[in-house]
Amino acid sequence: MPKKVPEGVIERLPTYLNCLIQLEQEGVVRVSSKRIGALTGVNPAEIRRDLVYFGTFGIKGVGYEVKYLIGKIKKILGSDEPHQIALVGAGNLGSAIANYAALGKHGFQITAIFDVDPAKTGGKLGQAIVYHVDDMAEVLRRERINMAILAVPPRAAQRVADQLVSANVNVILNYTSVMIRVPPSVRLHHSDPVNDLLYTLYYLSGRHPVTS
Amino acid sequence: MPKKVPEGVIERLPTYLNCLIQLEQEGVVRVSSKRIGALTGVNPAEIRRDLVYFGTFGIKGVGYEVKYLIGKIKKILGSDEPHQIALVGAGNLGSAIANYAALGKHGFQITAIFDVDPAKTGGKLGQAIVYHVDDMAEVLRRERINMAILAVPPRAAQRVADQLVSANVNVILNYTSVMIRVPPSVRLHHSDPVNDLLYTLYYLSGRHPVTS
DNA sequence: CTTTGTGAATATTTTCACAGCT
DNA sequence: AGCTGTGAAAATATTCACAAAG
Repeated sequence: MPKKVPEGVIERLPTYLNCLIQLEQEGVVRVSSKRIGALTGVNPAEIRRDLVYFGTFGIKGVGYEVKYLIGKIKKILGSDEPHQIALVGAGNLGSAIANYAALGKHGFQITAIFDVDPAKTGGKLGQAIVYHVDDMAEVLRRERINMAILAVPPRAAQRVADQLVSANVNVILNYTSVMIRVPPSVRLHHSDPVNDLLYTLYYLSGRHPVTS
Repeated sequence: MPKKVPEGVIERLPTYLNCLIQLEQEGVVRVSSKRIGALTGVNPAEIRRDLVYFGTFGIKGVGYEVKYLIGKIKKILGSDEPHQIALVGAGNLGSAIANYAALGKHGFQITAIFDVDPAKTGGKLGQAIVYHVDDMAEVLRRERINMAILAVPPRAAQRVADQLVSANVNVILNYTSVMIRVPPSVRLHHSDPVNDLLYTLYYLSGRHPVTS
């Protein structure tokens, strides 16, 4: 049996993948953990240890074949095969996501888009048809989609999430500003620029523990 | 001598803050670590330990005053006072960010927006004037802005980042799909839906161990 | 020489479990 | 009763340091 893989490892794999893809585009054929470390800010020993959870992909004294390692990491993550995603919300944020080329490069295809505004439905946005939200359950089932990106106004977030869950969606990326509740069986990721800003803010000025 | 605050703690504080603000809006006055834990998925003991790095904010046997704790966390993070931010890129993503109300609620104000497209410059987007990128250095200096959100096409990302750095911006939120390089003195946060998707993907299919 | 893969050591983080306060 | 704050334990994560391989 393989040892248990720490969650931190899985969090870092997409970073390595990104880095490797960029190196590949620059024509780099082989790379050392030292170089990946310099580019990603991760300790080289940690990179090697992370990779070894899944197999021995390197050559001692030489390094890693970039293309080969990309393939391996994609396989580990599951992005070696295509995945269909629904996008809910065709506003500015939704439009940005629908036209986001990097998704396609990793095998993610936005197959259906949903919005409440009748003016937006019927047409296409990026590659996908924009449906009315009322048809969501039916379309999701028909297209066998189980991943969704939520880009609706805050007030609608929880309601839409509930609808997604009851349509058997089990991965939700929440791009709204509000926290939503889903059953434990559903993987939920909340992404918010505010959180990122607040986090970095702390490290800006040497503010230290408060007393009063 | 203040104990060193783990980075994970700082990462979780915005989550608590979000949760508390939502509770406040629902009219909740007092809350226990248990309840925050249920809402955020964080172990209650960990929440208490996190908070105690900065002071004792709770009442034994009772819990935490929601408003009071919100104030304390804001102070810890530095979001008790306003911060000015520049936004580079006035496309769909930029527009979504410019109109993102949650930023304002946390004291972040987008003060200047930049774009290359002359058709977009001159007017306003949200509250802020849209300038041409050529005027970036001058405007940033004049407005004393040192934080920026990058929402430009991938090809322009590194170039714009370099310009931001030389204009003394020391916090950059990278919302492009490419990794950019900045000097170590600059805090850089890369946010990418693809990474979030890849990460969750791993835990989806039965071929991988599941963390509960 | 260079660089991987890894046992061992170190450091950090999370969780338990309970004293003490309300 | 219910809950915080915390010492101690347990669990994880990171780094060192070096044998083995090209």
